Amino acid sequence: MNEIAIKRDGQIIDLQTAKELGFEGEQIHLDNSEDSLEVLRHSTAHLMAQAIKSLYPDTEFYVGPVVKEGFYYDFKTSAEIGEGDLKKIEKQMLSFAKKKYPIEKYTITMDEAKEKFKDDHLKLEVMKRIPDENVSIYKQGDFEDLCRGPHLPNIGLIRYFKLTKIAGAYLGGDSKNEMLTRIYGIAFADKESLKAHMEMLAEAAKRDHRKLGNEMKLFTFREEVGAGFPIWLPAGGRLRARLESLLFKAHRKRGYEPVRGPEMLRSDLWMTSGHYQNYGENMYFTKIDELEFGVKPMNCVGHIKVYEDELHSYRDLPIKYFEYGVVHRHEMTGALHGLFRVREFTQDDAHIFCTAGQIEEQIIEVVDFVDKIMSTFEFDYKMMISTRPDKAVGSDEVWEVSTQALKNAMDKNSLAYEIDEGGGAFYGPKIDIKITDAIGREWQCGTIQLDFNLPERFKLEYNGEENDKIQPVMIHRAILGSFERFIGILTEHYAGEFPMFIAPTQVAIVPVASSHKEYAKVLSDKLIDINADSEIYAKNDSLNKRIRTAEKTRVPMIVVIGDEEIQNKTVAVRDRRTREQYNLSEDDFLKLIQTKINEVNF
RNA sequence: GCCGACAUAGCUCAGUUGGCUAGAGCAGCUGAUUUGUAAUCAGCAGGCCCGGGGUUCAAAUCCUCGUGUCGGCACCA
Repeated sequence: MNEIAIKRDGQIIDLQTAKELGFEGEQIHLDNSEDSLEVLRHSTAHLMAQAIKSLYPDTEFYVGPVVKEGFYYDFKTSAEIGEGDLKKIEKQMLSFAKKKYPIEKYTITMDEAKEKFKDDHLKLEVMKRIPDENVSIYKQGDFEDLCRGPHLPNIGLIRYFKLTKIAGAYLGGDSKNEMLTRIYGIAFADKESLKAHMEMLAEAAKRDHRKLGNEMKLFTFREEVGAGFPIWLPAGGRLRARLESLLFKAHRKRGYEPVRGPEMLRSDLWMTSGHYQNYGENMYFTKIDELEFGVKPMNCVGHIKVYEDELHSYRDLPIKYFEYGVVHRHEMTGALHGLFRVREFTQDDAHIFCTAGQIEEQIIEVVDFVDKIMSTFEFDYKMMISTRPDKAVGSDEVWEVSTQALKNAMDKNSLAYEIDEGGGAFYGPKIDIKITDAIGREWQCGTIQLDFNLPERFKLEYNGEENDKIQPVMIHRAILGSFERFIGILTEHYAGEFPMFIAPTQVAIVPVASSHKEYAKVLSDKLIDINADSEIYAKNDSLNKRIRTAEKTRVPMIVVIGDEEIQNKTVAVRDRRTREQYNLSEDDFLKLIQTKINEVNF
């Protein structure tokens, strides 16, 4: 095994640096451990830079870090580089790697470095951000790069890598700056791991909800309709309706009342709420007889108007309103992505109006609700508390108090969370729920937001025990986040093979011959009675063909019926995954379906 | 919004350096076949080649402006 670096006090130190400083420590070998890949991928980024520099000599380089999905390097060159050039760069990298240049390190002063890279305005930009007096230079062959390391001892160790994508990226991640070219890549210690990684990417592509949504006829988009406006097709409509009705029951059980606010409200209301000032650029406005209206980007103002419809006593709190609220937001064109980012979507939105003393229990109740739903779908998840953003309403004290209240609720119940500084909504801090899907990807869906600001801005109140007027606290929350995004995630999570309780169609009925169609219809009606959707495959095709067609729709259960079944009042069940078949009496079959549908309750 | 790529039948894709009537598979329709667990056979029909403008004797192909999509960046359920 090749030693490539050492670990000392939790820091990875490359051999060049260890030798220079006389350090010793635990050896890191070239394998697929986190530490080893960190070094390997960093050096692969440098090798890529070396190859790019040799192919495009006027290239200037910014930074080339290791990231979760591999590594990248940002650079700028006069040549136009496209996807087709990645192969060429890979080839050049391999030819350099074959030369087995050692990677050498030396240290120079910042002034010397500035002189050395005086023609590279991007490297100068990098140096502006380094406070140190001395900087290190890594050299391989005749390529030199300013870098803090750590690196492999020799580029010959780099063999199993792949450049995956090319894209634009703003210098320093700031959209006010110029745009650079970024190439992403991945590297592993052995061939098999690289292959496995590429297969994982292919698997993810197979699960893409845009592809499956099209194949399974769940939803579509049309150029003439407009970007970001999804069209729900019948199969998607059925899936969505199942989700909606399960969730409706779950809300009622927990004391939520269904309400509905208007799709657009007068602009002066949005000024009162602060949306006009803080969220206006994401809103759509229109005029009705000279009065300006804003199409709602959120449902809170509507629910506030519901709250204001009557006087409330402390005895009534908490009051919980929920709505499958359709919202419109002006997302930037480049942000649109299938069902994950759209311009019109439906939130499973609710607002809880409660006393300050009820905050904690209400938050815990919502967290439990979230847990119930996420575990039903077999999602792991984690929670993240987001604090005050730059653009915000309300005083620092209010923000401090509400942020602390969220933390307290979590801490007291020993719930783990991470902090996202500045990630809150403009009216309050929030707990975001990040779920991890079947192949390990993270998604942001649900959110719990604590709000002292809107109750203040709308002068909301309830009568306290002393008949005094007290301002309630508002909790905004969504569990799925939006039906659009959540269904997109579910589609990828299950690779289109939805479990019975949520599938667009529960059963495919395949009559052997046309004489069995009548019984198929009888069975289908019985299924509707137990709230199961079925589809009869009675087209003029061979039995094999119809079974194949049914299989391809990913329906969870296929039943075949012929003379035998009709005579015995049974069905021949076919499990689409295992291709196994077994017979059930009609009654048992219906009970089975009913159980599978009803076993899920949020 | 920014950088780059792309847009041909309902879907997946061919279409040569600009040149004859733009092709295939699947899906659809018609007919034959009536099938016992992953593609029966034959025939038919499907296209303003994303939209506008231009170059050219000639444009699906080249240029240009839109629209939409994809990969990222930035922004967010």
